[in-house]
Amino acid sequence: MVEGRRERKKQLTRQALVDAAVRLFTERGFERTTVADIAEAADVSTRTFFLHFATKEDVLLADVTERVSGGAAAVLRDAASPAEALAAAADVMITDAWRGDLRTGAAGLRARLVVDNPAVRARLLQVGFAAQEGIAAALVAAFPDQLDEVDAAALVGALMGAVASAAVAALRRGDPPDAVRDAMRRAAALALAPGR
Amino acid sequence: MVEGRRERKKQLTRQALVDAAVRLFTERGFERTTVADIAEAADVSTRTFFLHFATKEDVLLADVTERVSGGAAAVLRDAASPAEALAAAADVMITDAWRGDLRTGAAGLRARLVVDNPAVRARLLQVGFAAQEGIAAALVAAFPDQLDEVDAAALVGALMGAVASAAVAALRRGDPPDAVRDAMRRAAALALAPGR
DNA sequence: TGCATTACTACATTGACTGTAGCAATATAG
DNA sequence: CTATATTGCTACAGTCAATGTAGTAATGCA
Repeated sequence: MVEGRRERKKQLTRQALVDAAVRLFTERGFERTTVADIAEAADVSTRTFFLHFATKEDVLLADVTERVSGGAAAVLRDAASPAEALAAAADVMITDAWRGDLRTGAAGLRARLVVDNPAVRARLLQVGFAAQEGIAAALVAAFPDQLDEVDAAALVGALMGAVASAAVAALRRGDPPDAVRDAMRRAAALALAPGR
Repeated sequence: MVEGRRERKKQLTRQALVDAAVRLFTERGFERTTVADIAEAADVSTRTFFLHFATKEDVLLADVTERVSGGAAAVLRDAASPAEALAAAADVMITDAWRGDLRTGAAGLRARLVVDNPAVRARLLQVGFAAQEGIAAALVAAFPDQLDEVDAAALVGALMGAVASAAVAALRRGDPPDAVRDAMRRAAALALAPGR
């Protein structure tokens, strides 16, 4: 919190928007809540919403992006091999996936919406893919003599694809959070060193 | 072509929309072309566009979906093991990915847009994920005693994620079609039985 | 010939998102 | 402390994708 008053107020507005969105999405559902509703509930103009979030979906997903790509990139820096780097990155991502927003209840809401709202799922896939590209680039930078861009993309894509699909499948089945996390870990292991 | 006149005219309208879309997207770009423009060029009402395609992006992607999921599901029926089934499915998908629409030039346009238009890429990810879920379900149905839903999802997700990521990476690098297809095949092999 | 279906149309509406110009609080330099 | 630059926010107007509805006319079918 070394920032000035201006930045502090900005974060306050942002948080008010997230809180309002989580509350309204929970009460009425995602589709039946308009961005204007959220802005109104947060007592800011509709335009302000889009100064903080690029899309309606991002109010739920923005922090995920930051943590996932940030954490994964950090891990890549001190790994001995591509395989080790990816395993570590997977671990960080899976562990982080649930942290944060437990306070606001955003994590559960997000999980629910990703499973049964196409727009939210689509946006998550989109930001997930972007994160993949970043991780793949970092991987190439870290091991330039062992991987080219396409191989790195394939490796990261396999890992993320397996984890994401397993997570959605487990959630769709109604697994509790712990079981979902286990499923994600198993999927990561399977993608990195398949048993069959 | 056993269909009646009504169905034939319908397909004519659909094709006119696709042709107009491909032409306009090529001339002006995706964003600078409105659905109204496409409908106007195809000489139908704007509403008619959405009776044929759910979204603006789908005018480019609709047939991909049909062929990919249809072809893959067919392969799953007569395979001896999950691994074999997935390998065959990957082969069908990769081979099919380029067929069709060579006439209209839609394939090249699509590849270009998937790489550098976020909306098109997002929509392709979305329909790809839906196709994955269908394939995973078929896999579980075919080998119910060897896989549960989550394992199947992880396997299919790893395969599709690797192939998709490698394809985009190769396209982004500027690889010619043949090289892209090779990259996809290599990614599939790597996802199914990684060398490292 | 009558009836049902359906592809298409015109029209109205919603809602996400963008561009622009201005205001007022905050930061910064002299 | 004052002048100036920055910037978070607002109001307002506009674009455009997407949906709902009711009607028409061609087609399919009895």
